[in-house]
Amino acid sequence: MVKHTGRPGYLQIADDLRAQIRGGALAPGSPLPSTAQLAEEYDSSLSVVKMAVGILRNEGLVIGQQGKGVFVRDTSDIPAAGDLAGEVAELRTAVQDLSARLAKMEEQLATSTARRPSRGSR
Amino acid sequence: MVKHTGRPGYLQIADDLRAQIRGGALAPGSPLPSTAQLAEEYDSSLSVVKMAVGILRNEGLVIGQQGKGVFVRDTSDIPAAGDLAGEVAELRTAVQDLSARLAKMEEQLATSTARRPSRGSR
DNA sequence: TGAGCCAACTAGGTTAACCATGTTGGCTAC
DNA sequence: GTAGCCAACATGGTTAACCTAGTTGGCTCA
Repeated sequence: MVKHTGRPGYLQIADDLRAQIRGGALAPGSPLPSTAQLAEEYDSSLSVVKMAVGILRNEGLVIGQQGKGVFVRDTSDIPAAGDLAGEVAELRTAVQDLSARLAKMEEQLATSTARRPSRGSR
Repeated sequence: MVKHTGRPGYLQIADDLRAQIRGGALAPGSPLPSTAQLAEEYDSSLSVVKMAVGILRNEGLVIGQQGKGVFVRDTSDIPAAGDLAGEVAELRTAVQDLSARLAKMEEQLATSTARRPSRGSR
């Protein structure tokens, strides 16, 4: 399936999956085929598929959930390409959320470690 | 060199190189150490270094020239949008990483402080 | 001296294998 | 029937090895 063009296989697979996502063939929330299935489908190796999925993951198009699968991110969550303002806004809310959760955890940790000191292993 | 944080090594190396570039330690146009040197420097494997460099290449921060080396892209070559996009991408991966780690810790705290029903949910 | 060859080094792509970790569903024992 | 165990399967990270292809510098030979 892959090849002819000289473009690396992992980029071709990433392109194809990206097109399927943007085209709606892979609906938001739906899972991608497993890496093993994709490897067979594209007649490639697991490593190449993992690299391709890693690209999409890095782009924020999909979200990998260990043990479950890789799922197409909700389109409403996907900032339009080039919409940097949207991405920044999204990141800002994400950071605020993280800050709140972290503060909450720190408080819990402070009270729990007072009673039950934890080990220092890293 | 790498490790301690739970953050994958290839991301740590990418972060470090990115910081060196943004900080000016690696001047525009100057070459990065070879992958073999980086692997030794970070006490990691060639594959991990190649993945890290691939990330920076994907972000447009560096340009790999086969047979010659990997060079820091001239900042003037990077359009403002591209620069911002790179930073946004960087922030997004950082936020996703933080979110995942925080969620993991929250779950651990929930099970350790409350009861531990553990295995029931599916 | 100059042309050509060649070894060494570089990035990049691919494959295979291994391990860690998480989820799921089925099986078993109580 | 339910709780617990466990195998199967999932993603994710790492390593090693092999290959292709481009660059460079030194060496040899005419």
